[in-house]
Amino acid sequence: VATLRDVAQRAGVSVSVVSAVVSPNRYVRMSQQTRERVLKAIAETNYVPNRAARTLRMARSGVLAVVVPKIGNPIFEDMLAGMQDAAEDLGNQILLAEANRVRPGSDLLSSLQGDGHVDGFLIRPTPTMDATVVHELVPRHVPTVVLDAWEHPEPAWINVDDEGGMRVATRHLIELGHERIGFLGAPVSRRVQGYRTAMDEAGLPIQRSWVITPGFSQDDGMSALTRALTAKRRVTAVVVNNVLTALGVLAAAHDHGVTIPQDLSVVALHDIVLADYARPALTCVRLPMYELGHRGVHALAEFVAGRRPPSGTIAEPAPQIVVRDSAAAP
Amino acid sequence: VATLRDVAQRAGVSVSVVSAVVSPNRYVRMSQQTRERVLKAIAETNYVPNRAARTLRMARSGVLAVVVPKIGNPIFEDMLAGMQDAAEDLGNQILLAEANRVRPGSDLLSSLQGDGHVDGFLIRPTPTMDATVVHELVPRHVPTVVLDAWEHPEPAWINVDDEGGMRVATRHLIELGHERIGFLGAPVSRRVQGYRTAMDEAGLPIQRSWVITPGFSQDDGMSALTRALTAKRRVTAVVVNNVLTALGVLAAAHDHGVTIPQDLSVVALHDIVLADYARPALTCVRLPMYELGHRGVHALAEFVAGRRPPSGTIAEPAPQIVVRDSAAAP
DNA sequence: CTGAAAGCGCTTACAG
DNA sequence: CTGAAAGCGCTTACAG
Repeated sequence: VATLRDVAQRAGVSVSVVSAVVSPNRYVRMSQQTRERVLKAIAETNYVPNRAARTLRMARSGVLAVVVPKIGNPIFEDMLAGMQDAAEDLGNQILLAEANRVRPGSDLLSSLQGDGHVDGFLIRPTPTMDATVVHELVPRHVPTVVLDAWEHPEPAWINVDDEGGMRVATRHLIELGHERIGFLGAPVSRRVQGYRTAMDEAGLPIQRSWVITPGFSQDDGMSALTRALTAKRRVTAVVVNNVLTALGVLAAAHDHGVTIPQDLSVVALHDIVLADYARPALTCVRLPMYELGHRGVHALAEFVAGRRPPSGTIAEPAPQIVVRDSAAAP
Repeated sequence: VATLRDVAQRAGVSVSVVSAVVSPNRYVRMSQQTRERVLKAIAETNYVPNRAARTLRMARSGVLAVVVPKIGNPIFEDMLAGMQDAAEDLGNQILLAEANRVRPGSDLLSSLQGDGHVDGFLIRPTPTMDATVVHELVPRHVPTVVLDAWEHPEPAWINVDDEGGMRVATRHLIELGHERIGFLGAPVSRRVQGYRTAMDEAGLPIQRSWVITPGFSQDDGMSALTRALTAKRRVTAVVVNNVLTALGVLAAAHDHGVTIPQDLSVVALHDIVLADYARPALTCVRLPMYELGHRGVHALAEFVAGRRPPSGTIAEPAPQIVVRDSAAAP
């Protein structure tokens, strides 16, 4: 493979000139003629800068580690797309890892951050992970941005407005005429809060038994539904924390002879393609996940560059209801 | 950060000794005492080898690029897990990329393979991609292994037995008593062949109109179903190329008042969690996708090491029917 | 404006 | 068994 030296020789210039030509963020004055000669030599030799050498010299790799709970989770699809697009714009690359492979003390974690292979971490935590991995990273001054986390005494964080999302979901049901509305899903406090706020605003009381909190998986949706339907004051609608749980709810409803939306209206948080293929198709609240990923990468890049990125919740676009068939008037 | 030199000084030995201790695949004789001193110094200094330096020196990065059509596609979930596990065993790392971001001439592709950032490529092609990207890689002698490809004049390939899978799917329906069985989905030749073989073996004729080939997405499943049900000699069952298409079929059936499995039995290729949450739950054929990913990484590692990995179709475990509720006796 | 040289942190013959 | 030294391919002061 061709090296800088080869190109320089061929172009009849010194390596510094070639380096200046191929380094994106370096402005060096040189004659137009010289630059063209170099460009020509680069094309002829098929030269590509050796990244390892550059990384070694500059102590920066251009690789950003992204840690998510589960790579295949459709909820992250848009977020990952936003990250990829942003990384591409910035000339960075994304190294994708699953949280369960990034345990404290794991090879991946220590090797990644210890050896300069990645410049920083973009972490979408899981409940089991933020307390461990994130807190291991922070004191070591590894640039880290936490996404959509439940708590954030962290260096930098960017959130999606899931409180607002739940509020929108609940309000949609209220506008449809529902009064006994339940909350189904993991009790992420911001999300429960959004539900409560919407109920309060409408002057609707909440029964204790209406807040049903199984977990995040689809299995949980199944068993949770039974409880919702046998509560003292039976709910006529539920907002579901997570669209995957909602898929489980649909299956459970089918198995128990509960017809949606006639017997029970359902609105889920997060909009994914699959919601459209469920029957009934799921009414969802769309959160700006693409923007979350996009802004996350930009924030991390700021951090890596030595600046202090602003933390915050994404206001634009606001959570938006996507009306399909799983919610109707009571 | 501590360097090899720091550790050597602290342990009172030369850098070569420390290097020998931290290099996994190098056996050097040294006194037990020396080794322990080095280990102690490593622990005290929190030393981690600098990967960029090692990569530069050894001209090998330990990073394997994996290219898939869509990262979020649940069909690849097991495959990616197999890759991660294998990579972890081998001390390699996976750089995951989507096919549509690895266009010919793209930064990603050329930079990845030109600059030694990755040691090789593991590609699960899409119909639009194998003809371009793969053929760009091969002549450049970049170690490349192609997974589950439809055609493979490639350097090394590993397939899953999808022909056998479709045969198993079709046979299941035949054993249930079906005689008019259709094929629904993209006309991947090996898969159509599996269907034909099973029908032939049972002495069942195939009508031309029974082989319905829309495409890979769920949308296509929708429109395809209509055709299947209005064919001259109406089918009583279909094998579906792809479980995602089958999800579309389920939705379409629901919308058209077709009851599954009473009016139409469905068996899909590939088993994913979602199949269990559909209603009716989808009967599927499970293919060894985990093994595909696992063997793929091992083959690529062989290639990188200068050996010639054997190509072939994975025989163990064989495609296996996972019986759920979408297929019944006619 | 251009060139010669140091040095990033490793691995690996090679000499002792 | 252990140490001194070259060199992987870059970037970047520094001198001309």
